[in-house]
Amino acid sequence: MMARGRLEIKRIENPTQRQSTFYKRRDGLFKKARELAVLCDADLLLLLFSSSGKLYHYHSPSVSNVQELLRRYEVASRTRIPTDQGGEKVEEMEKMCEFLEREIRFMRIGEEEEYTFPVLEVIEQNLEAAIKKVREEKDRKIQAEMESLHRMVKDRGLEGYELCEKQSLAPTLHGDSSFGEQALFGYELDLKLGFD
Amino acid sequence: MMARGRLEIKRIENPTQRQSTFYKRRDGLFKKARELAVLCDADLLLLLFSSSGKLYHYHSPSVSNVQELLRRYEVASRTRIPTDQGGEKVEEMEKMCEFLEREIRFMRIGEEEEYTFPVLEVIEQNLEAAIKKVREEKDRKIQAEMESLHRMVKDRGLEGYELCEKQSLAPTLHGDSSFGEQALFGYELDLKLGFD
DNA sequence: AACTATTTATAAGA
DNA sequence: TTCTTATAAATAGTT
Repeated sequence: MMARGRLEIKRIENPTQRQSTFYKRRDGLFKKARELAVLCDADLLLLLFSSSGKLYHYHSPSVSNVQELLRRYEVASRTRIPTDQGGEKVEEMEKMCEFLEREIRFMRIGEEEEYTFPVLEVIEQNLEAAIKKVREEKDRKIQAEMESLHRMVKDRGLEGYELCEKQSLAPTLHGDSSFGEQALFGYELDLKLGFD
Repeated sequence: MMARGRLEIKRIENPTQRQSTFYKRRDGLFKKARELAVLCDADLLLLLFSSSGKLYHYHSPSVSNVQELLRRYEVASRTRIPTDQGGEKVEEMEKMCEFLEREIRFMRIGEEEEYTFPVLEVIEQNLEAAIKKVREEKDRKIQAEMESLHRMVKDRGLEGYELCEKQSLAPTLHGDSSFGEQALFGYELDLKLGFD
């Protein structure tokens, strides 16, 4: 692709030469990218980090913001990667993720973007669903630890603890509600469980 | 950059020609991108959507996954764009966003990625903070509408409604709690407010 | 940063 | 699409 002698495509070891080549080819690449986007009405994003870590980037003018293009990428690449789940479930997930992304933008830019009341309500609902999922996962972890704890207790012949296990402890662990009468057990759980 | 006649850099209107040019230049761009990455030890990501919406992408082999590079991009681009906020607040926000991103991944892939108990707790806390923010925004909207409603009432000389306004209605609107004695007013509010 | 001898990319045609 | 080829562009080595 060059002149005055062909260049092998392998890392250039001489730093001066590497830097020089980087600038020239970077400019060439960005020019080509821009031309492709314009000529063929394509959307593109180009992120380039030099070996020293400096960022150079370009995205086609038709792309109003990078986030939008990244979302498209995520959706497109996800559909290419065979996602074990059934079609409907994936679609549902995708919708949820879109709302969560909006929510993130909301948090990041504060009140810069206006949301209408119904939209706020949907965001709230989705966040509540997300919290529910996180809490279920917490419960699952607690239950798993309870079971291993139970096995340990059983192995040592201390059957008396069995009663405690029958009550679902997990729900009282969320938020700021006090543990009440299970406080002692909760404390012991804290000590014994190896949440790594 | 061409042959057999110079080409103006503007959208090619002939679809056949545009498609042909797209293929040729796409291949050229990807080749250049690969060469730059190898020669100059650079990391890059190239996302390309054809006008028909098909995705083509490339990232340098040194990039183990795209997510990692996107995070680097977000950090780099955010630090370049002057974020009005003070340093500490931005850092706090960034941490929050990182957790929210993890949360999103959690929802997307289900239980594919394991979270430890403390991480789940932090995620939960951040989601709670997010919900709080959304609810505050809802309240703000409600208050604003209340005020304009109040002005309307005053203009028509119906001062009797003033008492209702003094109670903060907003908190009872969240979640699934019933409106209780304010149900009627809540209903009227619903009818009159133009949440667009 | 510039120059220029060459290699590469590619527009148009088959 | 795919190939061919005349020509425009990119750029390695050099100053």
